[in-house]
Amino acid sequence: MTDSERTITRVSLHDELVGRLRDLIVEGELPPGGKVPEKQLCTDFGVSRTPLREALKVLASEGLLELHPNRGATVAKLTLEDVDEMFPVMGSLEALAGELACRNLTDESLAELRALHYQMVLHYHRSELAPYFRINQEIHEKILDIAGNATLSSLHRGLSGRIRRARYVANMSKARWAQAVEEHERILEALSSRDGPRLGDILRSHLANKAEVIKEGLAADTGEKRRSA
Amino acid sequence: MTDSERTITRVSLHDELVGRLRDLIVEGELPPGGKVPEKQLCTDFGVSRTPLREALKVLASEGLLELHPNRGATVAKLTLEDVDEMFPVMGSLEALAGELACRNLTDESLAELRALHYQMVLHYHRSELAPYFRINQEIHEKILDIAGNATLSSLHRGLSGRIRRARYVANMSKARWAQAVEEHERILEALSSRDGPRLGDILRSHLANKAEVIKEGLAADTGEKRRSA
DNA sequence: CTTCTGGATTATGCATTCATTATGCGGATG
DNA sequence: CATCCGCATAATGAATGCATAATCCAGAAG
Repeated sequence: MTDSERTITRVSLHDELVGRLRDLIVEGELPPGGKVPEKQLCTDFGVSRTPLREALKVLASEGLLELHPNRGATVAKLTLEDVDEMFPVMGSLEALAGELACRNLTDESLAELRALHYQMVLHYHRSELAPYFRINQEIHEKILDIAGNATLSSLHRGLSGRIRRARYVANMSKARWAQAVEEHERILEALSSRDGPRLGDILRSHLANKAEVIKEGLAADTGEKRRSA
Repeated sequence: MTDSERTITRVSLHDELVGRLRDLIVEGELPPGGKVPEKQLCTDFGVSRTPLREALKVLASEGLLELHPNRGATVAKLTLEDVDEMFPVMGSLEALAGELACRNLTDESLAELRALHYQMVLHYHRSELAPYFRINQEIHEKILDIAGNATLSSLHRGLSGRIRRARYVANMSKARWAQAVEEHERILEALSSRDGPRLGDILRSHLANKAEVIKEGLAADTGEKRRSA
């Protein structure tokens, strides 16, 4: 009885908890700025406090939580300053990813990206925001994947995770949305022509525009009371 | 982010352990690829296993350790593939830092950088490798600092920490050293003229050359036995 | 003599327990 | 009546104990 099909607990309890808690934070189940109820989560997950606290430490090192000594952990809330800081970095990372992706872009991968792109455009024309976001995320992740740089993907994933929950509140305007789709058209063009530097530039400005959308959403969300589910 | 005045060792024990262990790993006290003796470290630091294991989880999430389920933790060793992955990312991050730094570069900061630079050149002419490395590191960190982007600094610090221990084994050749100093001359030029894009390009290629040095050092270190004491 | 197998030892992973600290409430005092 | 101090309670941080799994060594068999 080896570990072949025993994937219930992926690797370890604490590692599973990290993923579960990250989902809770990203999905907004744990409101930003709110305290993290250690005991409550223990009973919810049916685990002891030790693996949970280990998970909290990891999430804190990722920047999703803030640990206050002897005062528990709180969900790190995304400020406008954070977005201003993170998106230039995201832009640089994605620009690098774009350049790398263009180098080892196969026809198959390009076809997959094209399929994703037009599916996303379809969701745009149908004004289906959630599916649009999902495909959008998939496209960016796929570019990271094609880039084939695990370190790059890891850093990007970390930043993206911190931003993703803010993206849920981002009701972008029609104009912004159209602009984003247009930029994705150019992204696909650059990919098709394997123009790495150009793709990098497009991604960088694309991310900068995304930052504006997020910031507008955050500004609109200021003072808003969060409805928990 | 909110570590403005909270950076003092407030969160004792566990956070202290993270720092201590990080130093042990970076300084090579814990050999790359070697197992992490949990009990030994507990007695060394005079703490229990719980905070130490929490620290191990954090360091693992930072990429300095690898946790094997039920098989303990090992120090992540830097492979050539890792260096190939990390340095393009470092290059992008530093390039961004350079651009940002040029925007808000004061005359004072420039003067400080210039002082550091010439002090480093002095160490170069005296063939003092260790001080040269230290000042070198300081210059790059100062550019990050001037950039004023905490997220960027944090990511860079994480990657730099993983590489730093490999830099100790990097006996670069005279030619490489001269090239590095020459590149730093151009870095100072770009800073003086506040040419952000140019500084970014220089830093990117500078990092690429650094990668070659590290890789040469790693290749020379392959199969080397750790010197006892 | 070498190899395989089985047991023992040790380390790791999680739960329970203990101690310390922060916070809230109540009473006393100005 | 308001404010401040002290106590109690609850929560967090650390330690120890227990169970499980892996590794190492020894003995036996080929």
